[in-house]
Amino acid sequence: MPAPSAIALLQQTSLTTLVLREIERRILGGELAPGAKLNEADIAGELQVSRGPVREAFRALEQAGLVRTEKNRGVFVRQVSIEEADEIYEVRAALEGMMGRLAAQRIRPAQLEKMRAVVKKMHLLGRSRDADAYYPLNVEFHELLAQACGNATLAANYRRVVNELDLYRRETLARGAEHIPVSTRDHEAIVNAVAKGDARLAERLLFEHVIESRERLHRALAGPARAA
Amino acid sequence: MPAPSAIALLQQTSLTTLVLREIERRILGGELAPGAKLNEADIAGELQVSRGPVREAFRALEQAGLVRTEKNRGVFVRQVSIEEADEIYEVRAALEGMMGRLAAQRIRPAQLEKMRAVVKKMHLLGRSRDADAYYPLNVEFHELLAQACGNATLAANYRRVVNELDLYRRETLARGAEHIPVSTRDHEAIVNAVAKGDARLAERLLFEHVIESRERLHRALAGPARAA
DNA sequence: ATCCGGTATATTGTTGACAATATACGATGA
DNA sequence: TCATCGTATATTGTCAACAATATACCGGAT
Repeated sequence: MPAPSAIALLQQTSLTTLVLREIERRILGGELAPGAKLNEADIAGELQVSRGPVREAFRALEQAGLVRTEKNRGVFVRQVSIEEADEIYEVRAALEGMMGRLAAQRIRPAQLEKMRAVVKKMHLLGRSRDADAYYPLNVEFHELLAQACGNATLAANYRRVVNELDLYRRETLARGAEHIPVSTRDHEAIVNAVAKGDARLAERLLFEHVIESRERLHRALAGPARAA
Repeated sequence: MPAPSAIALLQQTSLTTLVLREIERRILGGELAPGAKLNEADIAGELQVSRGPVREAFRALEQAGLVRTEKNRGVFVRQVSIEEADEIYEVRAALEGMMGRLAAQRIRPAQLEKMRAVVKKMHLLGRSRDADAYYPLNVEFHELLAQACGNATLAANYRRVVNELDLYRRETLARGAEHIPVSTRDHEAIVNAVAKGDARLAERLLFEHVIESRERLHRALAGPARAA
């Protein structure tokens, strides 16, 4: 007898959802680079489904901002221009500022502990400038904040926006630009503000944190290419 | 020879898009009430297309937050609970605060004029408390702000969120709750802040304006039903 | 009368085939 | 050699049929 969760899975999961999750995974995992073409028949064959579910998944991914569709030409992994990235950063700043404001009011002790643990790990990385090790910690930090804000809708909006920015990040990396880890001080200050319950401060710090991220990216692009 | 715009339309418009727009129109126009079931075959027959494009449109509408899908049971116009509405209002407050901040820095004279004209029309309605006449003006006011902020991504996010709130509004109206027009003073203060280029003030006013909207709605629901 | 089980029907999920469009290739001419 | 046109191929857009699931109905038993 299958576990109850398996039953629920079968009741709720359609092939479309499965295909959707798989393509999403490939895009966010970097398996599919921005600009890459998604061939209906290929994907259908690979996942052993017909083209119908694949096409339905495409429409969902399009709304999610992960792919772009050109009629009679196909769908492509979305390429985020620097101008779009700038706009998205402003949206993210607004959302994440709000997340900070709410988290300061609503965060639970266990969640606060997790955030502190992540900041501590960042500390341990020290000045090594190891961007590859730093990046996932940074993602986790902000994800914890999303959970702590106590607003699932806000968190969902945040995640979508971050995914779009990830597409941009991936492209700039592909073009050879280095991404500099944020100073750990930023995150410490944010955690402290949230811990104190200082909503206004947490909001301001996160807002500025995001805007600074944008400017760091600009400088990285304007500067020299990656020092191989 | 057809106009160039007609060519572009045919090149870009698929049946899926057409169906998508039509269903969207019916939902936002109130033709399809929250909770209503969308029958694939019926819609396909009505629009003279097969079920394929209809299903694709459904997936897009789902991501847009306008419908909910239950596997093997169908898709329904989304019903936004009061708890969800509260969450969405917080997202809207963050986005619209940002819109105000940016509009104060970037609005163009012609856009400012349009906003002033709308506020003037609101004034003319006076204390008539005619919610039906007031509502579209209110929508236009905020839409103009979305255009004036100079960030198309932010504006698009705002519109999606507002659409979701519209579903909630429609349901409460259906349940007999009255919606009270916002004081025109709010909008005047906002326009003045934007006109002055006072980004901080515009942001704060809009943020509070949205949060107050939420609380007005709460009071309206807690209070007596519509005086028929 | 009500509850239970089984069957019939309606609706969704999925598939494969056909039509339309765009792309790639090669032939033809200057 | 290069450009251009036409054809062949690949790919997407659309459709109709089939399978699977859920719902509604009805008969029988308690």
